[in-house]
Amino acid sequence: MSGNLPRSTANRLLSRLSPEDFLLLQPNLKWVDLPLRRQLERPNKPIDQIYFLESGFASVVADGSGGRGIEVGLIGREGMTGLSVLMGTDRSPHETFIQSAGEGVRISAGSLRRAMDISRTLHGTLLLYAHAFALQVTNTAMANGRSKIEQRLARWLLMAQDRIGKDEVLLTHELLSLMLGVRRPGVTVALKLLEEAGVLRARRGLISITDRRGLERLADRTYGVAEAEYRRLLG
Amino acid sequence: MSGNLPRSTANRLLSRLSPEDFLLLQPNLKWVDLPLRRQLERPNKPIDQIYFLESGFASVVADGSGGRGIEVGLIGREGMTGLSVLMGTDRSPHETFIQSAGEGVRISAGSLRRAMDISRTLHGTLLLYAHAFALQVTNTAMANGRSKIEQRLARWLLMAQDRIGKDEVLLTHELLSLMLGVRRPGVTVALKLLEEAGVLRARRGLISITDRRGLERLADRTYGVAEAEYRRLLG
DNA sequence: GCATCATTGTCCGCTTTCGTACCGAGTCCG
DNA sequence: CGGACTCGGTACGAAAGCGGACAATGATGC
Repeated sequence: MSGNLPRSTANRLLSRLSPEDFLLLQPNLKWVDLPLRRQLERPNKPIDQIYFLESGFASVVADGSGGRGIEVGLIGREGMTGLSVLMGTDRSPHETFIQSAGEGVRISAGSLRRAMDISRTLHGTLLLYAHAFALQVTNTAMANGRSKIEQRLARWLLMAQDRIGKDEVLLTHELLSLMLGVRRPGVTVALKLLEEAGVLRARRGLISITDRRGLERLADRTYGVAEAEYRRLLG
Repeated sequence: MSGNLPRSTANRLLSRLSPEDFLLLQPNLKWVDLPLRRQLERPNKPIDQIYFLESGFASVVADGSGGRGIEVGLIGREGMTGLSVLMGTDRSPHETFIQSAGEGVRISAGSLRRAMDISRTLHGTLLLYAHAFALQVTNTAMANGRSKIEQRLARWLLMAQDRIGKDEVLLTHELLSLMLGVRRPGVTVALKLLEEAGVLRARRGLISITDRRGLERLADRTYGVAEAEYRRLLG
C-alpha cells in the first residue's frame, strides 16, 4: 500500500488546503504505513520527511535522554509533523514517534520548502496548525504543573480519542506512565478512579471510553482550550 | 521618552534583522515605557500592538481564569510578543504582562503584517524566534512535570537573569509562587535551599545570584536546551 | 495443558508538596 | 515615633506521588 500517490486524504490539514495548494504538494506525497514506534523525527537530526497522518497518532517527546523524557504533544490526522521546517529550521531537540499505528502521507522537507516558497497561503495554513499545536503544548505545561495524575490522564485519553476516532485506546499503563512522566502504579490507580467514576472501562491493554462528557468534566479544564482554538482556526 | 522613533535598539531580534528589513519596520516603531504589570496581550482579545522589549521582561501566562494560571514562558530583549500574529491569527488564550519593568518599542499588528507581507525574510527571522520560544514552552512543560520546586525555581531565575542582564532579580516569593504554580512557602523553602547551596543571596524582595554555574547545575538540565537553540538560530 | 511472559493490582515507607495558619521583620506613611 | 501593611520564615497535619517490591491475572507459545 506504500508509495502510491494519494487522490484524497483523511488528513484534516491537507483537506483544508485550497485545491491549488494541495496540487502543489500532491506530486510529492507518498502513502506510508506507520507502524507502532516508527520514529518520524529524531532529536537534533535534520528532518528529511514530513508526515501528514491519516490514522493513528504520534507522540512528541522532549528530552528523551536518560529516561527523563516526557510527552509534550500529540499529533494525529488533524495535523502534521516537522513543524520546525515551517519555522525555517531543519531540526528540533524532540523525538516524534508513532504511538498508535496507522497510515499517513509523507513529503520530503525539500519539496515542502519549495512548495511553501511558491505559495504563501500554503505556508500560512500550515502555520495556523503550528499555532494550534503550540497551544496544545502550553496546555500540557499547565496540566503538568497544576493537575493531579487523574486529570492529566483524563486529558490524555480525550486527546487520544480525538485522534483515533474510536472509543477504544490500545495502550499499557507502562506506556501511559512514560508519556505522563509518572510512576506506572500511579496510572493504574488513576485509571481505577476514572473507572469507578463510570467514564471508562479498563481491560488488559485496552481502555474503552464510555462517557466522554464525564471524562471532560474530570479533566477539570485541562482539556478544551487548544481544541477550540484548532476549530476556530482550521475547523 | 515615549513616542519617538528609535535609531538603534537593544532588542536582539530587531538588531538581528537585515538593514532592509529593519527599515521596513522602523517608521512604525514607537518607544514605550513598560511599567510593572502592564498588560501586553489579553486572553482571547485581538492583539493590536506588538512589543519588542529593550529591557525588563514579560511573562506569558496560560489560563488566568480562576486563579489557576501558570506561567509558560518569559520574553525579554531576546524576543517579541504577539507571536500569534506571526502565525496568521490575531489572538491567543494567554495573557502577557510585564514582570520586570523596562522599555521597549512597539508596532501595530497591522503594520507588522504589512511589513511581513512585503518581506519574507522578515517573516522568516521572526518565525525563528517563534520556534525558539516554542522550545522554551516545551521545557516548561518538562520542568513542570518532572522537577522539584527547587529546580524549577533555579531554571526560572536563570531565565530571568538572562533577560535583565544583572545579578539582581526584584521579586517577591508570592509572585514567584504564582508563576511557578506552587505554594508561596514552597518558594521560601526552595530559595533557602538554593541560598544554603551558596548560589544566591535572598533579601526582602530581592534575589542576588552569586554563582550562575552552580545555579545551572542545580537546575538539573531543565535549563539550557532552548537557550542553546536560540543561539544556534539567532545568536 | 503447562510454562512463560507481559501486564496489572496492591502494598510499604518515604519524600515532596499542599493548605492553612501564625508571627516576626521590614517598609511606608502620617 | 507609631500604626498599618507587606513580605518572609516556620509549623502542622494531610494529600499526593515516589521508588521499589511482589503477587495475581491474562495472554502466548510449546
